[in-house]
Amino acid sequence: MASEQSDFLESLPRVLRDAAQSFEFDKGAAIFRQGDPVWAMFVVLRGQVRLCRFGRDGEEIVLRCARRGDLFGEVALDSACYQGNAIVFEPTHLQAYPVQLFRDLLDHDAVFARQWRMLLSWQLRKARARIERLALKRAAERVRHYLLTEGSGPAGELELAGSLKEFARELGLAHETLYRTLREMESRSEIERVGKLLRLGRKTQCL
Amino acid sequence: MASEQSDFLESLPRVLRDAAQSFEFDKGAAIFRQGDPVWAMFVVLRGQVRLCRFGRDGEEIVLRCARRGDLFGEVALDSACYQGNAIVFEPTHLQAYPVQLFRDLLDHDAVFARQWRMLLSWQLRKARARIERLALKRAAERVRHYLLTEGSGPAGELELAGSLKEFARELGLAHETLYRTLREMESRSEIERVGKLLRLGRKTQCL
DNA sequence: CGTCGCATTGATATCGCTCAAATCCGGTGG
DNA sequence: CCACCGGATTTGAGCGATATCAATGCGACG
Repeated sequence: MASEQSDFLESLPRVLRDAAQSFEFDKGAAIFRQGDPVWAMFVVLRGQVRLCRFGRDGEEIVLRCARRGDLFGEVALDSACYQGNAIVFEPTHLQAYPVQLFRDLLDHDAVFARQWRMLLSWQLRKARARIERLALKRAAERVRHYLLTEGSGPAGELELAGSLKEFARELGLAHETLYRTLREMESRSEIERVGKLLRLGRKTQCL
Repeated sequence: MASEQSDFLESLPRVLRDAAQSFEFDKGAAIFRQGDPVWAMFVVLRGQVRLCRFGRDGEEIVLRCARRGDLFGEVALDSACYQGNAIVFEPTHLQAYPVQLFRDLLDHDAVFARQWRMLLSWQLRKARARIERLALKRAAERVRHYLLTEGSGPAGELELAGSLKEFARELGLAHETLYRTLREMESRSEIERVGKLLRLGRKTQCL
């Protein structure tokens, strides 16, 4: 997916690769739940996993959506228990890396430790960008912000990874609102849409 | 402030403490701006610094508010440039730690590196909790979530650090809305207010 | 072919934002 | 000591953007 993350995963030490266990999960399965003891970090090879919490009324609050190439469970590295739920959203193949091995490596392998650090910084930046986005009040502003921060190139080009419904959740909007907003933005030439490709129009302004 | 952070700051290696420079800033000063080359990490000794970005219309989007005991600039450790603006909100005394020294230490001091890692994880968890909060639609839900995640004890007790106006910004609400919401929650016995102290009422439910 | 989930559109309700104004409070200077 | 000022706090009124509910079409898949 993103460069920092794939760089990290491609250069995993051999000892970690060798210790990885492979798993298959069906839709709806819980890889871990809030409060479960931490035993592994995971990398998605195929499928989709939602890191989420559940509100009082049982509504799902998606904190993150891990797809092919994504690592998850990383915030729990130095914790005893997982802080959220990992729910399989479509049939998923993933690899589990024992957490103890991770901890040992981090204490003894300086290069690996450095890469891990950069990964965390990168995720922190992404999380803060999302906070910044959710603080915007208008739906169109959120879309524009997303394209500018997550899109590639000066025109903020972006190939949507999933459905518009998922995109709406990422933006903190009702999916109906996103449909309407995209339509209006397109009619105002603020964006262009070609299938799953989104791009900013001529008005590519700062921030 | 929070335990993980103060733990970290109290156990800073001597070589870092010795290299720290002290600064005083007046309200409105920019400690660094988006795009400035990274030269230091900062710790607030007194005052308040807002980590923010500016929207198209010049409106301030507060990403974080650093007060006494808080570290900031940390996400830029492995970057060439700062990612946002650090604006002094009230007269501030702070200490600057040269970034190169930080980087050297992280590569050679395993204990320090471990503490740094835990600090980043902790901040990542906090950032994601805030995302979760901003994804809630109702103002009262955001307040409740804040008390449950940031407050202490099972009753979610919380001493507000700043003004209600600042609290409103943290929650992504207009301050008027927050005033009204708090009043209604109090009248419904969902919370109790004693000056700057907030506490959940009897209905202390999960999440 | 039937079902399921996504995409889309319409109608309506609602919550939070905006604008406006009054009060309070702490600090500051005369 | 008092007048004044800026900022926080509060409350009111009205509006508007988004959520919600509802219905339909469409494509994938078994």
